[in-house]
Amino acid sequence: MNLPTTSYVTLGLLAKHPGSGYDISGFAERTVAHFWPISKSQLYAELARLEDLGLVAGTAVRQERLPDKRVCEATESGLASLREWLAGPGFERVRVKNAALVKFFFGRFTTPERLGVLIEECRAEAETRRSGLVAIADRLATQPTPGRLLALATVRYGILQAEAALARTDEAGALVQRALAEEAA
Amino acid sequence: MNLPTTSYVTLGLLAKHPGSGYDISGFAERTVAHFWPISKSQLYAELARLEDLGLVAGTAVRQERLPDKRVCEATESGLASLREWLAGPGFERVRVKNAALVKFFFGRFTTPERLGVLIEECRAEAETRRSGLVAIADRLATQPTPGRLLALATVRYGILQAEAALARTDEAGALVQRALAEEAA
DNA sequence: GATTTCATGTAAGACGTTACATGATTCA
DNA sequence: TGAATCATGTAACGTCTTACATGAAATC
Repeated sequence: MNLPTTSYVTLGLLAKHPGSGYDISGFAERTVAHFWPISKSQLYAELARLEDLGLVAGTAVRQERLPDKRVCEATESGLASLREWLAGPGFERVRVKNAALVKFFFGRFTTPERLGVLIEECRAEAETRRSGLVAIADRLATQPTPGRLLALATVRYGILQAEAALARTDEAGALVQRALAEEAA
Repeated sequence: MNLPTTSYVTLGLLAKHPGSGYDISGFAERTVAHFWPISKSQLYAELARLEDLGLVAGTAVRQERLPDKRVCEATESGLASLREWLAGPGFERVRVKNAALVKFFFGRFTTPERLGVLIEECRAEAETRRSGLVAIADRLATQPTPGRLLALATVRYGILQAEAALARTDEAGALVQRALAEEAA
């Protein structure tokens, strides 16, 4: 059985916390979204597929004031698949889409002023990202839940990436100046 | 006119080098693939769409020994769209899919040994990525083509990211040890 | 009292990937 | 001389996003 990574992420989330699609979606947003974003709709699609495959068991739950919901949990078979995938060799290579770098790359088709603004925007974005992750790290540090240190590891990774991006914007600022001087000459 | 970023990448590539889908695809692979990968088929689809919109002009070219091809270039209108997009405010936020971090995050469902191997694999991958980018940077440094310094800026960005990832694997190794000790206790 | 948010989800379509096709050329 | 690569692309399918729907609760 060969499933996309998103399926295993879904199984993993369920292994930590059974719940409705809405629950899991929120949980995903607060945890794995930084390195594996999953939209709400996609999550519902995954849950349906995994249930068809017998890797997830869902039960309809009636509610009074709130819409009825379907609560899901990973089956034994689902947990086995997850473990197998985790133990499997290698991993899909990182996929990145970074529009800011695209704008840089094609920078000579715009003005120096715009590139300057872009650099400022990048810096601000990286700073926001960094401080958000630091806040999460602080929260994690005080909550002794199982697997907390591994979660912390992924957050630390994000922080280092943000800091690299931050350092990079400064370097880029200088480089843009040099580029402009060179093109002018 | 509101196009996906991939369309503007295609326009930008054409603005630098007119050519067949095959040409552009190769060019993309050697340049923007690190921060905005585009598959060959997607490129053909983009070219078709942009031509429908009048942003790209394609002309069929007969060839003797090689398959006939369609050579494309950006129209005036296409260049204007590109410039407008470049000058536009803000930028799409970075999208990342990192399966290795997923495996870390759900690490407590596998064995310490596997996590150790995973860290080693990550380290190797980051090192490969880094040295590949350094090679590109060296090549760029010797070729004084227009826009070279901006291209170099994007490569430097990738190098810093790879180095952050590299530094991170070591930190992660130690953290995994701590996690194991804690779980055992 | 009107607007936003919560708590559930669905539907449609855009985006992106993998596999296939083909004849010439180069490599082993 | 058989296999890989080049140089073109196409077809089919899977992933993912954006927009929509709905009634209750909270907020302003």
